[in-house]
Amino acid sequence: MVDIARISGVSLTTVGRVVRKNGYVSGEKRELVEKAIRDTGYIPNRVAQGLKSRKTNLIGHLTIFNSNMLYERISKAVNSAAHEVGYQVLTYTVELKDGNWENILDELIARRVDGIIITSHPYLDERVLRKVTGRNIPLVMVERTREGDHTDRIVIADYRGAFEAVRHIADRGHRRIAYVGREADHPVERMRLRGYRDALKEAGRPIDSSLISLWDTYGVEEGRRAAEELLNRDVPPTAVFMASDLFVCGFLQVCYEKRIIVPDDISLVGYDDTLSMMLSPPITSVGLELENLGREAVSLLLSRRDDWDRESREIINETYLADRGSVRSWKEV
Amino acid sequence: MVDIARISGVSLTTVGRVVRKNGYVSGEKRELVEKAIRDTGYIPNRVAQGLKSRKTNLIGHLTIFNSNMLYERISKAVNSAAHEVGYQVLTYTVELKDGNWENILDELIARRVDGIIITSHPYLDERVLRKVTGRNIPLVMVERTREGDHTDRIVIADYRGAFEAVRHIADRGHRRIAYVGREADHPVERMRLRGYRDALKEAGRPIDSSLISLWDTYGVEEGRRAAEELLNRDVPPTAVFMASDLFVCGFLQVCYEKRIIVPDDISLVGYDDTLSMMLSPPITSVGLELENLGREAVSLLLSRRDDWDRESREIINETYLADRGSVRSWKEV
DNA sequence: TGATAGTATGGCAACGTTGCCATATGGGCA
DNA sequence: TGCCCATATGGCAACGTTGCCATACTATCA
Repeated sequence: MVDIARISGVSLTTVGRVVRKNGYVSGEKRELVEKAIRDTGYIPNRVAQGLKSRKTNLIGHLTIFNSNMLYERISKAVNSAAHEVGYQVLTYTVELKDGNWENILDELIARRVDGIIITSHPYLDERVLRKVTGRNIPLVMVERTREGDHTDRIVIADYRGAFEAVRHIADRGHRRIAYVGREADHPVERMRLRGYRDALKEAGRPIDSSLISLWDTYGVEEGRRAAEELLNRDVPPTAVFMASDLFVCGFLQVCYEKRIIVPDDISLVGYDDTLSMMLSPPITSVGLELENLGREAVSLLLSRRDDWDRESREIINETYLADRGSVRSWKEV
Repeated sequence: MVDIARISGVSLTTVGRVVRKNGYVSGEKRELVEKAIRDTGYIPNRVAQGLKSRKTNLIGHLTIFNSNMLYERISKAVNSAAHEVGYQVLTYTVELKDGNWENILDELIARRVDGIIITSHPYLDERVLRKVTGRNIPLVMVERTREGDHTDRIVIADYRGAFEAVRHIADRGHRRIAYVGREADHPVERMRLRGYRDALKEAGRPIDSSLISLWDTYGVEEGRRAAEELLNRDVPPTAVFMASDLFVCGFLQVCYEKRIIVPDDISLVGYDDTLSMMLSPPITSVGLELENLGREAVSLLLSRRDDWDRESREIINETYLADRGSVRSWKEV
C-alpha cells in the first residue's frame, strides 16, 4: 500500500479510501491509484484490515457430521449466503462423540470471527454459550437450539413437516401408517413424532404404538432393522413415514430383498430430502428450505451485530413436501 | 495481553512466550502467567498474530460443487487433516459455470492463507496459477490438475480403479460389459475409459463401442437415459460399469421400473463410493482413500512452505473396490 | 580462570492497515 | 460579506501481537 501511494503520488490515506471505497476521493486521484493497483497486482491485506478495523468478515460455523449429508448441505447454504454479503465462513465439523467443541469455539473467538453459527449441536451449556455472547459475538443456533441472551435461533418446522407428510399418506386412504424415527430425547424428534400423531388423529386414524419404531440414531442399518421388524408383522403397515432419508435407504434395501414393491405393496415417505430423489424408486420426502435457512442465519447474525441489544428472535424454517409418487392410493379391503 | 502482563507482573514478551509456547520461560513465571490467563479468560488474537508473524494458519480450499457429494467429502477430509496439524480451512464451493473463481483466489490471497488447495477445478490457466505461486503461496491441486512451478498434485488412480472394477466383472464371466461415463475431455475421464478398455482387452473380451455410453455430465438423469439406451438393445449388456454413482442411481431407477433385478438380471458397478452403499441393492463401487487424500494434500502444502524450491511432486491417490455383491457370476449360454 | 553455551527476561520496533483529526477549497445562502 | 456545508486530502497513532536485540545469570569445560 505504501508502494501504491508512492507510485501514484498520493497519501496512504487516500489509497486506503480507494481500496475500501469509502470517503471522498476525486475521480482523478482514484484513477491514478487504481492504475497503480492494477500495475502492481496489489491485493489488500485483510489480516491487517481485520486487526485495525476489528472486523474480520469471517463467520464461524460449527456443525455436526452426519452421513446423510444434511449438514453438509446446510453448510453450503450458509456459505453461499455469507459469500453473497461479502463474508467468508470457517467451518468446523465435529463428530458427535468428541467433546472438544469448546476448544473450537475458543479457536473461532481467537480468530475474532464476526459471528458464530452453530448447527444442530446438542451439547450446549449456558457457560460456554456465554463465553461467546459475553464477548459480543453474535450467535445463531440452527435446528437444535437453546435459548440465551443475545442468541437467535432458527428452528425447523418439524411439526408441520411431519404432519403434512402423514396427512399426505392418510389422504390416500392408508390406515396402518408406521413411524420410524429417533428416540424422542430432543424437541426436534418430539415435534416430528407429534406431527405424526396429530395427523393420524386429525384423519381419524387409530394410533397404534406398535407401529412406532424408534432408534438411537439415524442410519441405514437402523432403517433395515425397522423394515425387518415392521414387514414381518402379522399385519404389516401399508405405509411408513420415516424421520430420515437414511432410514428409507435401509428400508428400501430390505424391500428389495423381499421383492416388496414401492409403492404397490407399501408406501414410503422420507425426511430431509437429501437422498430420496436418488433412490429407486424416488421417494416422497419432506425437505428443508435450505437457501432460506442459510440466508436467515447470516442475516440474523449481521442484524445482531448492528443492534446488539435487540431481543432474541426465533425464525421458523418452513418445510416442503417433495411428492415423488411413492405413496399409492389405498383402499382397505 | 497487556493486562495479563500487568496482572502477573512480567513483561509482554514473556507473556507472549507462554502463549505461543516457545522460548525460555521459568516454571514459576509460566505458572503466574497461566493463572492470569485462566482468571481473565484471555484468548489470544490470531489476527494480530497473523499480521506480525506472517502466518495465518489458514488453508484456502477451492472446490466445485457436485450433487454426488464427493467434493463435500473431500472437503471434510481436508478439514480433518488440517485440524490435526492446527490449521483451519476456508472453503469456497464454486458452481462450475460461474467463472468468478479468480476473484475467490484473490480473496484467499487477501486473507494471506498459508496455502491453497484446489480440488477438481478445470478452469486453470497459467497466468492465474502464477498469481498464487508468484506470491510464494503453496498450491496443491487435487484430482483435476495442471502442472506448474511450485505446484504439487494429487491424482486419483483412475486408470487402476476402472481397470480393477472391470476386471472384477470380467472375472465373473461377463462378456458384454457396458461403460457409462462422461465425455473424455479430460485425463480423469480418459483414464477411466482406458482402464475399462484395457481390462476388457486383458480378459480377452471384445470391445464393442456401441456399449460405451458417454454423457456431458455426471448425473442421475444421465444414468436413466443410459439405462434406457442400453436396456432396450436387442442384446443388452449383462454388466455395466459406471464412472459415477450418480449414473448408478438413475440406472437403478429404470431397472426398478422395468422390474430388472440386480444382480440377477444385470450386474452393476459404480464409482466414487459415495452413494452406492445406500442404494437398493447396495452396489459394488470404486472408492477413494479420502483420508489419505486430505492428509497428503495438507502435508504437501506444509512441506512446500518449508522448502519452497523443492521440485514438484505428484502423489497418486489409490482406490479400492468395495464389493457389495452387485456383480453375479455369469455363464454365457 | 576465562571462554562458551544454555537459560531467563525485557525493551522496542514493526507487521499493513484504518480511524480520527486537521486542514483546505469552493459554492450556496442568509 | 460571512458562515456553513460538502468535498477533498494528508498526518499520525493505534490495532495486538511477534521478531530481534540486548542483557544477565549460571553451569560446564578446556
